[in-house]
Amino acid sequence: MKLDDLKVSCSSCSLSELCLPRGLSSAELNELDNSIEHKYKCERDAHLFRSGDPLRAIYAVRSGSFKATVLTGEGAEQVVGFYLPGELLGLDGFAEQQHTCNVIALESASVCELPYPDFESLCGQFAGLRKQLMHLVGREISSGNRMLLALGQLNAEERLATFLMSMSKRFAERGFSPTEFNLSMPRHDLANYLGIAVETISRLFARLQKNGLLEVNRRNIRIVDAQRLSQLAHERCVPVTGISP
Amino acid sequence: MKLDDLKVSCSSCSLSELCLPRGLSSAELNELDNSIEHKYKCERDAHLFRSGDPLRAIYAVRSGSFKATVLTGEGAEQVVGFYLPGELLGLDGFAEQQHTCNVIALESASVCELPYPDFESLCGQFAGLRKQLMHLVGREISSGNRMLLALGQLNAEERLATFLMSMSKRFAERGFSPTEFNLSMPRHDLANYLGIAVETISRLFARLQKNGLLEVNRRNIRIVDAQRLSQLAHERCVPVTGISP
DNA sequence: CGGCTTTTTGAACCCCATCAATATCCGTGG
DNA sequence: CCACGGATATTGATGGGGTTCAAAAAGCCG
Repeated sequence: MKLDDLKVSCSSCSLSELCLPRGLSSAELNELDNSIEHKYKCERDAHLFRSGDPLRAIYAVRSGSFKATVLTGEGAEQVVGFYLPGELLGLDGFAEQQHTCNVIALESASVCELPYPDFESLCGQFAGLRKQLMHLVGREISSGNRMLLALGQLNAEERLATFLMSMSKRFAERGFSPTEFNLSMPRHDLANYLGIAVETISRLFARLQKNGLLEVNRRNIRIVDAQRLSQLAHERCVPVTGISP
Repeated sequence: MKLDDLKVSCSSCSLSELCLPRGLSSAELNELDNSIEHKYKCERDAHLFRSGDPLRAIYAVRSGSFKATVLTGEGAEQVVGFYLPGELLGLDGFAEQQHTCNVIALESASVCELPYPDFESLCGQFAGLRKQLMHLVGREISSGNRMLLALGQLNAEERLATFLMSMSKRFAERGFSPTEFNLSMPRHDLANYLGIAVETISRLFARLQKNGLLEVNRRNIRIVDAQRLSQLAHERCVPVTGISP
């Protein structure tokens, strides 16, 4: 669904410090604003794009959340990422000018659309935009590598802890509580993403709750003992506390 | 070791169709050549860069091969990729201007070095270079996603088959035989990359050989039955044109 | 309510890791 | 050249973490 009436403005967007506009001059920002003409809204389970679709635009999540999946030849699905407001969708399409994964809304969500030709030309003009693009591209690559590390080196419990700490951090970056949040994905997608069976996820949540690290109520998560959770996740640094100075 | 005497020239490089120079005009190629002043040589087991190092340059593999690894807090190593001639190293560093993985030579190898500031400025000047960079960046992201798919959905045998088919294709792109090649990595690194124990890798090679799919002699691999290997790897059949059911 | 999806809980099994030992390769120097 | 020693690879035996199968419980919503 196209919502032309809902004009988007990067200059006044609360996500600009996470998204493409970060660090842009006001001149650059204006040009970017001129190119982002559309805002798309997706209902739950709707595809933003599919593997094989031509790369027509890149998208920034504005509200809601998405999952990205790839399929085996037999149609088995693998979730390869979750995307929150301010994060970019479609970078995988740079390889062959067509998407290689499916992006699906986990809940009602909306995105800002930046047509690829505009994007390409803006990147030629503005060093600041290039820099921020490279920043976000590097994050995509690095986070993929961290996921490979988790799948290869961590057991099921450690993977779940790592995931929760990472979500906590991402929620905090967006101004939400790092200690209590609602996951937007069903157990099924979470399990698939972490390479664990749904039943195991349930058992792990139960165990972490019994041991006093979490309080879990369906998709609502409250981190009770961030320190121990962080240890489980094999992190070195002190976890977020949720207490503001 | 810096080898200033060995002047590199993209214009005359046999890898140019795989590497950054692909699709560049001769003017662009000249500028690129001017920036790539150094060629580094790495002996086996030498680090090209380490996680945490500042992003000083990006590198293109010229000869030999590399592995990229990330480490857990405890120092456990996860191999996240192997790199062949013509492939780019260092893209992960775009995120925070410093590398997030370790890159280590698997054998005597050499790379072309493109200092990051030069790279940045060339990207501003030349649309062709930007396009090819985006192409290679997209490949990095897509190949990471394919790896997640393999780790999440395939069993040990299928993962190994997938890996071998992928290597076969990459060797073919570089003008080598797709059916017989030498792996440059020890079983240890291969096993780690695929998330499988070394012993299992050995047993799988033995089984694939017994079943007539492969001939294996240590690191030398001969693909005897590419069709069945490809089926094991769950690869989609080549799209058939002009046939409607 | 009633039919659906989502989540939880229980029990048995299996793929693959782990431990242990042997075999083979390769570089080095006598 | 060949013997030696460490790295690399193969092979065998055993066990466990997590999957799979089965079913009930809990939420959601018309």
